[in-house]
Parts: sequence; structure tokens; C-alpha cells
Amino acid sequence: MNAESLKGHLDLLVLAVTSAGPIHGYGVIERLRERSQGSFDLAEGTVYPVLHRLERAGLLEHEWSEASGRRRKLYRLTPAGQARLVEQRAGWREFVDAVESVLRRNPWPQTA
Amino acid sequence: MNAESLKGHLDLLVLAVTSAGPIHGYGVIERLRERSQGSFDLAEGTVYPVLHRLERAGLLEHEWSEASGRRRKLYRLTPAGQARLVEQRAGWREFVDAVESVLRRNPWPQTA
DNA sequence: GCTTGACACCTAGTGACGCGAGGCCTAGCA
DNA sequence: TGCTAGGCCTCGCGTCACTAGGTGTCAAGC
Repeated sequence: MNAESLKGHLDLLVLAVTSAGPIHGYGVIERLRERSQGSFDLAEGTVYPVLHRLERAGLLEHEWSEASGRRRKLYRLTPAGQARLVEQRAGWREFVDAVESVLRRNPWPQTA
Repeated sequence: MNAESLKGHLDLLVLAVTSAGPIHGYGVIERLRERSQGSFDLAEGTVYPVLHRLERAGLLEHEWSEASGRRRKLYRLTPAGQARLVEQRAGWREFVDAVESVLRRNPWPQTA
């Protein structure tokens, strides 16, 4: 998977995963890896800053939980976050359609 | 359209557009705008550096043409560029599938 | 007891790259 | 004369994924 291909789409993924219910950072990583069949194997240094950014933007909120000595920061979508997720999904659709329609008209490299 | 969403996918688009036959930088911009129904309205400062980078990488080559006092730099895919295009297409497919499968399992924000 | 690895959090710095802003030139039209 | 469209270019900025490094708990194996 291309190094840069995620740029601008990570927020969508994190918001989507969060929309299924409260989840902590490490869990986000696991869930993305599972659901993408291993295509998205994100570093912690990738995911945590995203969560912080989304929270600063008011799209997520968190509460701490403690289970068997393990503290977890459980994130949940705010109403603003849900709205943003809807926008992001629409943007994703538009983006995919745009790329596909460019690819469609230039089907495959002509062997000269 | 998201500001960053193109990152990592621009090469694919430019290679695809170039695969249809020799084309100059300005033409790449126009063709992408047309074929994406206006979704991709790229700045020259976006496209020219990409063309230069792709050429440095051996994926494109150019020749100058002169028509009615207008000089154009016509780019063409090299064999390596064609191979790269095939790879990039596959990568794009994988990327879309991965994102979609994340989105599929988290259908829409639950109105809690 | 000690080490290793999974679980769980964090941040500073780097590098890639799309894009805005600017500059240069010709042709055509008002 | 000035403006717009066509054509080329580069520099600098900001964003953001990622690397590398740090802290701590707990369970399993030696």
C-alpha cells in the first residue's frame, strides 16, 4: 500500500470505526487491520495524533476506563463527529467516482 | 473535495491520462478536469512538478512540439511507466476495497 | 526473579507532496 | 493598450502520515 495514499482519508476511517461504538486507540488500530484484511496496519504514532486532532476539533470525546489494571481512553463520536462522518463519506464517494471516471476513459496502457 | 485526498493518487491519475497518448502539461489539467466532471481542477503548480518527478523516475519522457508559436512539451509513457500504471491501478483497487470494507461494517452513524 | 511480548498510552521530528503565489512568454481580441 | 487564454516554470508553505523513541501494566516462559 502506497505510503501517501491514506492522506486525507484517515479521518474518515477513524470516524467510521468510532461510529460503531466507544473504542480506544489501540482498538482502532486492531479494528482497522481486521476490517481491511491487513491492508491498514497503522502505527500508534499515526493513530493517536489523529484521535487528538479529531477531539480538539470537537468530533470525538473521551472518557477513561480501567479494566484489570489497564487504563483505556474510550472515544465516542460527538454529534458534530457524526455529521462530519456523513460529509466525509459523501466526499469519499465523490473522490472515488472522480478517479474511476478518469481511469475508465484510459482503460489500460496501450502497448504502443 | 478534501485538500489532502489526492495525496498519493496523483501519479496514478497523471499516468492514466498520459497512457491515452502524448499530452502536454496544460492538457493534463484540462483532461483531468473534464473526465472528473470538474472534481479535479488542479493548479499548474501541482501538475508540472508531478510530470517532472515522473520523468526523473523514468516513467515519462517528453519531446517538444511547436504549433503556431506555442511550444508544448509532449509527454509520453515509457515502458516502465506503463508497468507502473498497472501497479498503481492494482494498488488503487486494493486501497478502495480496504476503505470500503471498513465503511461497510460501520454503515452509518447510529443516532444513539 | 527476570525477560519478553502484548496491551495501552504519549510526543517530537522528519519527509513527502499538493498547492498557492509568483514569474516568463506568445497569440488573439476588444 | 490591456486583458484573457494558452503554455511553461519554481519557491515556499502547511498538512499530515510515519519513524523513533519514551512510559507503564500484565501474563507467560525460562
